[in-house]
Amino acid sequence: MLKNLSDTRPGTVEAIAATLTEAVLEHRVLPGTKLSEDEVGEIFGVGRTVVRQALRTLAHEGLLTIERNRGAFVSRPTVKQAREVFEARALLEPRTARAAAERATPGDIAALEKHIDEEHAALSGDLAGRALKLSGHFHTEIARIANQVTIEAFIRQLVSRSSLVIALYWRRRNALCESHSHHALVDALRHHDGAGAEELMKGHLLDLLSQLDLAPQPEKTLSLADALLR
Amino acid sequence: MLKNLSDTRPGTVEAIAATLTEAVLEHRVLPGTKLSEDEVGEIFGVGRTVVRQALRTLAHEGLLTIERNRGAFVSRPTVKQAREVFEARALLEPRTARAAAERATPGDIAALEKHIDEEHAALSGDLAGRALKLSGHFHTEIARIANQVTIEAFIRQLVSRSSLVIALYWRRRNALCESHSHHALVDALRHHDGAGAEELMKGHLLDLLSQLDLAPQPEKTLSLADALLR
DNA sequence: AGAATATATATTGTATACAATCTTTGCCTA
DNA sequence: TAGGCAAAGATTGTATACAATATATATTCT
Repeated sequence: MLKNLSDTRPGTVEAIAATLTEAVLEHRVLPGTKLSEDEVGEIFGVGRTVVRQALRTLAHEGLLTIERNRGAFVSRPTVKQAREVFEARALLEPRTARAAAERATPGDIAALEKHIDEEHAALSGDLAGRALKLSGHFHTEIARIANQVTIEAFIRQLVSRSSLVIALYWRRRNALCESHSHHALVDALRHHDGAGAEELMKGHLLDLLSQLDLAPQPEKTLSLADALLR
Repeated sequence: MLKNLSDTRPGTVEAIAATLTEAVLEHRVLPGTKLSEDEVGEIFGVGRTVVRQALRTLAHEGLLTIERNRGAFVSRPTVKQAREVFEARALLEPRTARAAAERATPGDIAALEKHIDEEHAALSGDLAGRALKLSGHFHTEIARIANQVTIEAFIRQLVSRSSLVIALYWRRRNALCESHSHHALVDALRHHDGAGAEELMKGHLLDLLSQLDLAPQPEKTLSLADALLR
């Protein structure tokens, strides 16, 4: 169904798309940033043809928005889109966590714990962006454990978009403290507690959502004048 | 988030992708078929550059599989992928139907009934492929009514892949008789019966699944010798 | 004859040239 | 000086030429 992704040699569309994705997920490139074809092509040492394909790939994931004759920009999800992302996650992830709990092997648990450790290390090293990316990877990893490739792809997309949402709507200045929820989830998986995992995931997603500032519509057309005179 | 899809002028990537998608959804092009770039380009009167982008779009939706240096083929979902499609739909669609029931306006109901009529007309006219496409459209329409653009995109993808699954694993020769389920669903929506709609959708999806022949793994590596000596 | 190899053909992968479109800048006019 | 207009510049859209790879055909050797 999906394309053969085994080809990750440098210079390929897939490799460039992956590198760009990582940069967006780690907030090294922020929403609204323009990705010019020439610029990206020069960086990776390839022509515009292959850059174009990579940009379209990211656009399809929702990370970029391509405007005809204007170029590709890192997406700026609206409040509605932000809500939808978490509503979709609420439908997919709790049940997937349950399935994962029923199938998790000791190797799976070890992998998850390694993820948490790396996340913690990144936070200690003040690499909030990297920590955020790893924290997202934790969620797709659960789908992988549940042996659901299709759902995993959807969750990957939603997690990616969540990263954009966090970049735009994160409330506090301090980093997300997700390690506690993630630890509890790993425990539930370890004990094959499907119902518990489902509930924990549900709560975890609500928790995340509650830390976003999605309440008042941030006036899409907030002109400079309005901002100054208010 | 998504790209500006308003540009559907003929000759654009979007228009070509849409036409190809329709052909696959209506089973006019069957799984396994190769879509050569030159061939498609000649048909639409465009160069390979734009065809290539369209093919990659379809590949991302799961409708095509692109093999490096070999070309694009209409995907042939495995039994596992087929199951996953319906498992994902089971997570997304029932709850979405509930939300749709709570929001449905008289206009929405009318639109759904129009869909059902067209589907019935297509069946009468022996256009099973067209009926199948319309029947899929019914499902995405419900997501639209639920006012969930993100989930709608996922469901659209899953419905598309379902069409491939049906092409490969459909059991009977007679057409799918979905109009009854769809009619019942519309009734639930009309009366804002969220719980009912959720249950009906759940049952409808199970019904569909039960009409597929996914039981024995079709031995991916079934050699000719094995087949003859068994 | 049959298998392995070599050649030829066809198809995809990539860069680039040219066209179309948008953006910016400078100029002119009221 | 503000507004509009026009030209210049920059960026994306598309086709095409050439390179790389895969497939099909022909050939040779045992």
